[in-house]
Amino acid sequence: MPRQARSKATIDAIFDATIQILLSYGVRRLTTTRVAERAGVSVGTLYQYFPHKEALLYAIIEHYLSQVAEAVEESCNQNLGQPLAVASDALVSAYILAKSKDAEASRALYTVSSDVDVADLVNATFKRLHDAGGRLLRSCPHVQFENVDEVTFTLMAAVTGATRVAFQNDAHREKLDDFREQIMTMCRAFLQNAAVDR
Amino acid sequence: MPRQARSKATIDAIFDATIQILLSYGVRRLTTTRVAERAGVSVGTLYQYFPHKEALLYAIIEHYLSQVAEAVEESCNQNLGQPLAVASDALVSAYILAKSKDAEASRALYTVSSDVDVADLVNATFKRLHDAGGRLLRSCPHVQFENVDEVTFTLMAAVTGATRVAFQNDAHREKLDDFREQIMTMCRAFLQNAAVDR
Amino acid sequence: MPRQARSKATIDAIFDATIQILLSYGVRRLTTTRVAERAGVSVGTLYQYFPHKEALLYAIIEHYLSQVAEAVEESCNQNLGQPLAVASDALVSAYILAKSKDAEASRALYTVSSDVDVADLVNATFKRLHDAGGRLLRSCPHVQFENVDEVTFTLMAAVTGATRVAFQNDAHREKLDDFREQIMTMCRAFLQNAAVDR
Amino acid sequence: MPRQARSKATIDAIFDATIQILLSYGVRRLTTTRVAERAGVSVGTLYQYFPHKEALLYAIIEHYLSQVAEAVEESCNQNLGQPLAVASDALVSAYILAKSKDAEASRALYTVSSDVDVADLVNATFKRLHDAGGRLLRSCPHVQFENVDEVTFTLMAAVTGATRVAFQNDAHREKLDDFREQIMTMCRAFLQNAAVDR
DNA sequence: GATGAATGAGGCTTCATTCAT
DNA sequence: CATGAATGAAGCCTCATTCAT
Repeated sequence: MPRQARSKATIDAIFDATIQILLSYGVRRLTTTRVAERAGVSVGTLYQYFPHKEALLYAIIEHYLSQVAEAVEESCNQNLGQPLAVASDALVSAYILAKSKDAEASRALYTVSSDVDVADLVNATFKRLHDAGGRLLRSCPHVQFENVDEVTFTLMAAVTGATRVAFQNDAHREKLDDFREQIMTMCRAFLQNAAVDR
Repeated sequence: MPRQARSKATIDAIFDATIQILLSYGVRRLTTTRVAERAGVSVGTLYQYFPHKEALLYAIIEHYLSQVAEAVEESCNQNLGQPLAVASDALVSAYILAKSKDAEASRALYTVSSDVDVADLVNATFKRLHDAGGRLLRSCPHVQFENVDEVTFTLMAAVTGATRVAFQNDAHREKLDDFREQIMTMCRAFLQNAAVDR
Repeated sequence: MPRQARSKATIDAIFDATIQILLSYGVRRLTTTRVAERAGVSVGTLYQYFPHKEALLYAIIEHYLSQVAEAVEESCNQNLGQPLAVASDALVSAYILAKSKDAEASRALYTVSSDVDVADLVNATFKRLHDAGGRLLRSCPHVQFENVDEVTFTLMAAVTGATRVAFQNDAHREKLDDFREQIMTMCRAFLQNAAVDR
Repeated sequence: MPRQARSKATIDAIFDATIQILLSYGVRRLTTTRVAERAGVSVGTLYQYFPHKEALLYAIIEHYLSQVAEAVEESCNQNLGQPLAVASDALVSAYILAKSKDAEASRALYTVSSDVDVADLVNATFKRLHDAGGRLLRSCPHVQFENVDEVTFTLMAAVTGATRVAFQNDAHREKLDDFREQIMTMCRAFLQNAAVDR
């Protein structure tokens, strides 16, 4: 097994272990020793890959956030020039799909996000989504928005925020499909309402 | 200074200190000693009011959340029977206003709200909002919704979630008024779209 | 109620409370606050009677130990000149009776005796018993002992030590009467064996 | 130094430190930090071997008590079938010898033994002694006892209780040899008196 | 490189004691 | 005198991090 691949495998194992422990023990009990143990490596090894605990947490959040950002960006790019309704649906859909792909991880990471100092990372990722969404909206034919930035911000805030609520709400964890439909409706309605013909 | 008042003052000081420390140090550095110190009391005193750190966090979150929930409930009750658009605006407005009243505290408490220990409280409060919102929607004349619960959930998730994003987003903290307008628009659009005449 | 009597009543209440708490919570949870509360007085009042917690514990142990010592001394004095067997029985009987009088307190105090610095008190009390016993043995007609001190020491050590074991042994707490008979037999046999005619 | 041996050495050091602190500071001042310090390890290390303070105390008491119990059991087994006097002497002798082997430790541990947390252990050990003694007495030729259990209990209570008193009594610590002789005499006398021919 | 025992700073909590009311 | 809220030293324990093997 080549070095690179082994590294990757170890890091994946560590990430997985982290998520699992987060889910079953909670942030408070997330210790480096426990993570290492669950990942099947020694603490020493863990520290070879991540200089601090915080670095591990940062890395794992970055990993998941960037996956989501990429998915959304890609979807946005592929739907440039589409009619507003289509674009809107694509955007919302891509986001929720990306989050749902590893729903457990998403749930788990929401609980850490306030513990580590990832505000910057979150803000940066949000900006990526915001930018991608803005480009998409601007590309829609026949329509334009009075102040795209505000609209885009609100759109993305609603999608990401509502999704968080849905994931963290015990009662709704099962109804994600319904939720997606609703949010799509909401965004479509919002955008159509905010748009003016051009 | 009569006993009751002194108690109240002490608890307020502790709450304030907690918020401040949350804002300047973060959850990870929120220690009972630090809170007591900042509040100008001894740790012992803190522990006379709250049996453990968790109880303090619970109490403070409960305090702020219930204020918000009350404000929203009241607004909902006062707008029962109003046209959909009015009702929607009242609901959204009440929520964001309540949150903005003590914006710093809101920002601070978002960082604690993902804590396992208060998850139930957060869920319970969300339920209060959900119920109040549901009653309001059901009371609107001339309209009805195919599945009110889904609609209400999505509405509240979007409002609360988006507000969280707005509060936590460094870039947007100043533009809360614009944000409120936008969210109001969004919710109105969503509800009108989801409603069917009756 | 005259001052003296009120004092006495308070101190009694405090002693009782201490014993009860010892019995139901254990030494570790014996706090001055709890004692005061159970005794129906404030901590401040408790501290008016006893300068430290240790003073309280010392006083209560002293109280019970001296009761026992007095009872034994009195019994010894009243049996001076009696035949060995009678004297022996009287001694043993007096000790166990005194301990049994407030069996709960005895049990409770055994658990504190190593916590407070009462070694001197215990030694001193043991000396009182030892002396009283020695005088009694020396007074017995027709017999004498080669080295009375050794004999007396062993006698008293056996009686007091065995009684402690009996009180602390969960299984035997009910059978104290049988135990007393047995110990009486043992002591009689020992003394008769150790005695030489004169 | 192989791992096992180092572990053993560490545990021994911790045990020794505990005994020493017990002797020089008393139970009340026995803190985990102090033990670790005296043992030349860090608190963390102490907690790697013992999950809490209670576990340490339990372990150390268990260690010493089981040594004593084993010694007594062995002596009892080796003297099965011996005449009463021989059996009695062997039993008493074995117990006191075992206690004397590490007299300091014995003295120290008496101060812990009334702790609630180890009460069960003490009772259980007493039962081992009781059982071994009972078997021994039953095996003696030509004699039997009306109720062996009562006799055995009293015998063991007297031996263990009196030994405790002797160890804890400042004045007698030097005269253990005399004490042993006396206790042997006492037990022999008791048993011969309690026995009936068969 | 990998390991995991050892470290010790620092967090939470208790409780003896004081002192203003 | 009595009260009991306030104090803060000190105890227990955890866990991120290091480093000898």
